[in-house]
Amino acid sequence: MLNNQDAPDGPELDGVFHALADPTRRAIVIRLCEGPASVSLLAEPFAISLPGIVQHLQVLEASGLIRSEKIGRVRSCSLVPAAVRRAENWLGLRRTPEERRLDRLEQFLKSQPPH
Amino acid sequence: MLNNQDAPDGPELDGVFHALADPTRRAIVIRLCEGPASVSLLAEPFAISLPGIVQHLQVLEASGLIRSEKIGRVRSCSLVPAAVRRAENWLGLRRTPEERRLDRLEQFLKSQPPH
DNA sequence: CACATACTTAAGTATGTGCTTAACAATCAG
DNA sequence: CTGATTGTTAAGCACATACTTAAGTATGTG
Repeated sequence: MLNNQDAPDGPELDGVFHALADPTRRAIVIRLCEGPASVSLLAEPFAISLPGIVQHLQVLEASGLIRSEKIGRVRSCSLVPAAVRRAENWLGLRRTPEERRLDRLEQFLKSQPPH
Repeated sequence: MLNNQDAPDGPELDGVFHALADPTRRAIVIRLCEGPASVSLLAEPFAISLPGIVQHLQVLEASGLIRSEKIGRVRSCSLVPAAVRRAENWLGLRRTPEERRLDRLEQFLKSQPPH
């Protein structure tokens, strides 16, 4: 059972990589690794207007990299680790034949008892 | 000695992730995992004009994901594994505290003797 | 209620992206 | 040299992106 979410390549990656192509959005992702944060807290480090940040957050949320929930008047944003892992995994599959050979060599060396 | 190429985050990633945000370019990267290829060979699977493909290749090369060399009248393109690994590595660093805990648990379980 | 807080919506602008067609090299094969 | 192959350059077009400012909507606080 391999649903679209788990497919190694697919249109979802367009959005994920596009979202990551912007330094402001990458900085937001880095910040969210430490835990959830509100919109204004996320905006604080940047010299960009609040609507500007909100637009970045929309791009991130549309890509699936983050999700958000509004409680009262504050919107709490958090990272979606699965989306990050999917993109990482796609890159992990991109190995040349030489790299695959090196990977196997490394495996072999690690399997040998030390000394 | 940590030069800009090895920096975990940095402007180079803009280009890399932007390059990967397009499905045609990702397909080209996948193809180049198998080994170098000429421009027209790379263009062959797509319903896009040759100049269109060349533009994609320029984006990929500007990002550092591929490099190319012209020999006679054919340009040979090949993947630059280090660039792929850098992007993969950036994503690898994006872990929430819970993920880090799970990683440590996994490490612990693997260190236990079987049975 | 009055006012501040925390966003949200709308509209505009400058620049970038993904493609096209048409015309131009450069190299190689007969 | 002739002509086919392989790629390059230039110009243009439709649409997307990354912002902006100005005005609006909820939701808490004294």
